[in-house]
Amino acid sequence: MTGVRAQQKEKTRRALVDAAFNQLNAERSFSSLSLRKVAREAKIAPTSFYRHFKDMNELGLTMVDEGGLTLRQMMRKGRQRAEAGGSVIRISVDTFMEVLESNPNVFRILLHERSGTSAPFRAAVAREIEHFISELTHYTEATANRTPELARAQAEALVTLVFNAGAAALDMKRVDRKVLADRLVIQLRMVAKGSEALQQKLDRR
Amino acid sequence: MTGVRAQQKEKTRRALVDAAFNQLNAERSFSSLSLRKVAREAKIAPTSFYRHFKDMNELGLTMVDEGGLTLRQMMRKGRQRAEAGGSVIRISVDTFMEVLESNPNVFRILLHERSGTSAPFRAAVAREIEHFISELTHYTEATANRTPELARAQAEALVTLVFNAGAAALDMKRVDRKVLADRLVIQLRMVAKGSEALQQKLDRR
DNA sequence: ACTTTGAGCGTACACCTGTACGCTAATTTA
DNA sequence: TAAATTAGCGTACAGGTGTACGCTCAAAGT
Repeated sequence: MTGVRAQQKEKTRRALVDAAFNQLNAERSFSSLSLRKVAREAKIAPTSFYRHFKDMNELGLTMVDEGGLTLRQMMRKGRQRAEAGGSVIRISVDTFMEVLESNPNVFRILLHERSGTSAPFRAAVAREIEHFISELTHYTEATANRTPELARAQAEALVTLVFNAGAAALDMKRVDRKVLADRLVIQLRMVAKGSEALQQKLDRR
Repeated sequence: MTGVRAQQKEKTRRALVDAAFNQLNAERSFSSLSLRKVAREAKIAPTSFYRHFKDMNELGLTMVDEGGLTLRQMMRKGRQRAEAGGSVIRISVDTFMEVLESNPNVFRILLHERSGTSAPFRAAVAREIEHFISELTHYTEATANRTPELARAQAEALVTLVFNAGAAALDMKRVDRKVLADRLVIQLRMVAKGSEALQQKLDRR
């Protein structure tokens, strides 16, 4: 009972989402796409678009959701690798850069719409990134027993630095990306070390 | 020999730039402006626009330049205040937030186009922010004798955190902005402390 | 077998965009 | 004073946009 019809519909819907992702690059953000262009790339008539999405916004939010999925998969991958031992920071950065490289357009929409002009988009991206932050906050509270407040500030700083580096890395050559990654590792260590120092200062009194 | 004519022309040019700035807000970025909308707001015919700018891009780059000016004024203000003594980090953050609050649209274009779709825009914004970073790098090298490499990484981290917080602060109420500023101060201290720790580790061997 | 549903299409429309072209009228230059 | 320059305007056009409307025809439901 798959439904030949439902199956075909899903296929077209995917074609639309893929078409939209494929049109993203350094010079073309989501907001520069048009319903007609997306429909053209997906090889359907412009008006057929409405059979799948209410408007372009709905398509965009779907894409952000898929971005969230990628993010969560990335977290899982990082966690697994970290279990094997080694520098958590290094492993995390390497994993991030790998996933970024193989899903550039997913990150393009996340990184761009994070500070975009549509409030719903910003909210959606913020929601996805919040997973990251809260997971990291918990991890830090547990393994390095920080004040909740300090753990949160630390986690936010780490995530800010990582995503900012990600945005910069998106349109770099591999060599430059490596330099960037190394510098990012140093910056993350700064935050970790500094947070530790602040915590100790709190504990001492 | 002011030139009645040149004077009037400059006035109209300003009207165009101001019109563009005034149309920016949380929901409207520079790229969502059109030549016609700007001309309308400035009360000139669309085609007269070309008497002042080759196209919208040229207008935009002018706006970014003005943003750079604001940034440099801010630096001067911060330096002056810091001379009077007190926490450099706190003073810097407060100054930043003040200037942000009184020039929201200047920051809007800087913060948005920093990760926008136009390469020339990104380059222009990067150039302006680079002033910031290099000034900070020098300052840190001098007052806290860091490795040039470490000083640079530290300065970049600080600037990243500040501008990221700025973007978030833009559309917040005053109360929330205060919370954000306090957290930012903590994060900056983390970086400063952590950088110091890393430097000491280097010196010890 | 007969009816209902719905994905996809084609046509059509109103609206907005950038910009080419030629004119006017006031300032500047000679 | 006469000639040249030019900021600003109005008209006009081609091209892109979202979307309303009604049709088809194959699949699903009865």
